[in-house]
Amino acid sequence: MLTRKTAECRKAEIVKTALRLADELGPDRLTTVAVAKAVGVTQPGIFRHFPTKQDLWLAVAAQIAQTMTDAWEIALATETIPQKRLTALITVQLRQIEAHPAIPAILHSRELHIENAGLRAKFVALMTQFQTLLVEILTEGSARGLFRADLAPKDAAILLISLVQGLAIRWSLGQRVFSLEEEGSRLLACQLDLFRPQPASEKTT
Amino acid sequence: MLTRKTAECRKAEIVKTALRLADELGPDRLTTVAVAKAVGVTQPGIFRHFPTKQDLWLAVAAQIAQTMTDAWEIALATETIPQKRLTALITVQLRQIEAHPAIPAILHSRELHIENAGLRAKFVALMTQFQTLLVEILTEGSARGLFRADLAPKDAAILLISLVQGLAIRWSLGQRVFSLEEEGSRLLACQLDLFRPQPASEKTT
DNA sequence: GATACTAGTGAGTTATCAATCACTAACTAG
DNA sequence: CTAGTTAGTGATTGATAACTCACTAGTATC
Repeated sequence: MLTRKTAECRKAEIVKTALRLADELGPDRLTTVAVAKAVGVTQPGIFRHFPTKQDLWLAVAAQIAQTMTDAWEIALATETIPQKRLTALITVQLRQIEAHPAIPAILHSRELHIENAGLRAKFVALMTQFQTLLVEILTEGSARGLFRADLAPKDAAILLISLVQGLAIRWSLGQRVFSLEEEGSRLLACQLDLFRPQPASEKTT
Repeated sequence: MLTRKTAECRKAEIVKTALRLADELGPDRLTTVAVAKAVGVTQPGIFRHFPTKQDLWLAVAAQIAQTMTDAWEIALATETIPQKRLTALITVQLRQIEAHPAIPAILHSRELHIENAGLRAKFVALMTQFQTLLVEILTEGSARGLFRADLAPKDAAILLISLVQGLAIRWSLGQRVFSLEEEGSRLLACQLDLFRPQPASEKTT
């Protein structure tokens, strides 16, 4: 019973399945056999659409990047107040990780670190882009006096990104017993609270 | 030319080498062949000392746990002021990661997540232990009025741990171009500064 | 309804993995 | 000096990895 699909459709299906299986099997143990079986195609069928496994990984990264940047754009278009923009962006990331839990593991995979320089480059670019967005918002917030004057936007951005990544580790190590988005929102509120300007009665030298 | 060593000595050598190679090759691509070659023994020689590869991993985890808890103890014995104790503990972690960069990757490995429940348990226990230490110090500091009253020690501890883990990702993704300890200390100072009580001129409702 | 195109297959290759086993040779206690 | 113990080896095994290639069968067009 042969169900033949267009290359484009099948490609997307393979990428989606690979991303799912990367979580279930671990990025470095993801095999073409596993992907093929899950998709419902023979193993060589994968290689019709992706010349090598590395190319499949690049396609996975491209898909992640697309989904994320789209979600960022929507978040930024929706919110205008700096604090809310930050919250919206971080929430997007938490949801992305919850939907595709393989992402943090991919960041630590050998595939990315040793075998596939292109994959690493894509994720570095993505993270840099995200950090830039945060810094911009924080800078604007600082200018408006919404954050403590002594808070360097760049450092604050790193603290926020770390919050997401640190939480993701706790989440996966603890076998995902809590809601990433809920716990993340709570901690984010906590951190943003620390960013708020002090009541300012006296200026410190 | 046969260099025969005592089992104890060889075991330690294998564990040490495995931890180093786990970084170079990635935890999930660490092979017994690679370990054996690096140690200078034949591949089956590994299995004389560790019945399975999983047992080797457990020994690696035990070694990490031992090194860490020892370093924590020294740090706590050295410092008495809460802020300094926190700094000392975090610095220990940064140094550990710098010395054994495989650690963050192991936390995301399939070996830990799927194949070796014992390994996971060991790391969960280790992280819990560290978190408890931080919470204790933060609680004491709060009681002494060294930290903002509205700062929950448990949340603060998570923020600090996240700082380390988030930084570790940036460090390895960026191919380790900056000093983890330096950058970490800077950010930690930044975060601890946010923890400081506000000048307190007026109480917020 | 013949032709060109291409998604997908089946059988295979080469390489590498963890683990086993019969065996050897270095150390150690009597 | 001898006998028991044990660290380490060489050869091998069964599983599984990515990838190739000659081929088949759907699909769309003229």
